[in-house]
Amino acid sequence: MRTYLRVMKAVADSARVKILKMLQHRELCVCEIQTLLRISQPAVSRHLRLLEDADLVRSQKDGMWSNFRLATKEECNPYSLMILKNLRTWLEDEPQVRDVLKRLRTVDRATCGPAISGARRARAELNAAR
Amino acid sequence: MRTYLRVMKAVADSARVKILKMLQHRELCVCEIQTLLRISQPAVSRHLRLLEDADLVRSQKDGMWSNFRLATKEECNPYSLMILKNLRTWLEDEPQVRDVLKRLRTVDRATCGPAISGARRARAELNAAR
DNA sequence: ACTATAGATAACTATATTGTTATATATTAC
DNA sequence: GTAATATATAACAATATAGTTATCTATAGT
Repeated sequence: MRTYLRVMKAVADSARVKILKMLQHRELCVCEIQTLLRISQPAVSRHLRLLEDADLVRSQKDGMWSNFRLATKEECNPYSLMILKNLRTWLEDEPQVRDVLKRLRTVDRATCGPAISGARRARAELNAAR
Repeated sequence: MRTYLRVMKAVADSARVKILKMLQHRELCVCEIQTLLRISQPAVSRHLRLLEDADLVRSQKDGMWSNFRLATKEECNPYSLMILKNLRTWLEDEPQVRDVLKRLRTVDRATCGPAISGARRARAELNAAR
């Protein structure tokens, strides 16, 4: 029951479904997902942890980045397996999903946080000037 | 998305899964479910409303009673259809489910609320005495 | 060593969910 | 009509969830 509920709760959230739909197209790092969902980075991290705890996604560290991908058949539990299988066709016409998938093509980790980077750079320069 | 989330949220709760598992065996009225889950009658009513809103169950009034049953294929949406199909095999070995199903055989609407009935009767008699 | 960046975690706030009790509605039996 | 019963709804309390900001860790580049 615990596993079952973990999976169902994990997929009963629009942000997390969007993440799963995005991962159907390619691996993503946290900052890319953040850019696409327009929510804070800690929020993304928590969503990803819940998805990973439910055996819906897996992550791998690659230097500075954590890359997330859908779990393979072997990595799934019965519940996550069924969900991932069905989500391949479900919600394809959902506007919110389409929007995110469209923007997915324009995002990559190199261009993730230019606004934030700029602000931090400015702050750092200010600090350096004192 | 709204329909999808409604279904997933509906099945992401242990009380509601138990209700669905019970309904695999037979139709039930609210008071029978209340007896089996050992929660308050209003709580049962709300769970049932959420399940019905998600096209997982249907109800029919029969005099004083509301009988609930699983939705038919025709009454389902794509998400509830898949869930009901899978729940036929899922969680069969879950202790909590087994316990409820075992007690299901001993419950019927005639023997639902004897304790409550007694209390109400007593109160009514008191009121009458004044 | 210093700075910038990616990500995780902690602390907190806002909202949603689930349960309760009290009450209203509806049907049945007298 | 009155009483009893089944269910639904309203109002509220407790808990869970999802978001935020602040902070910590780790890696990469200089």
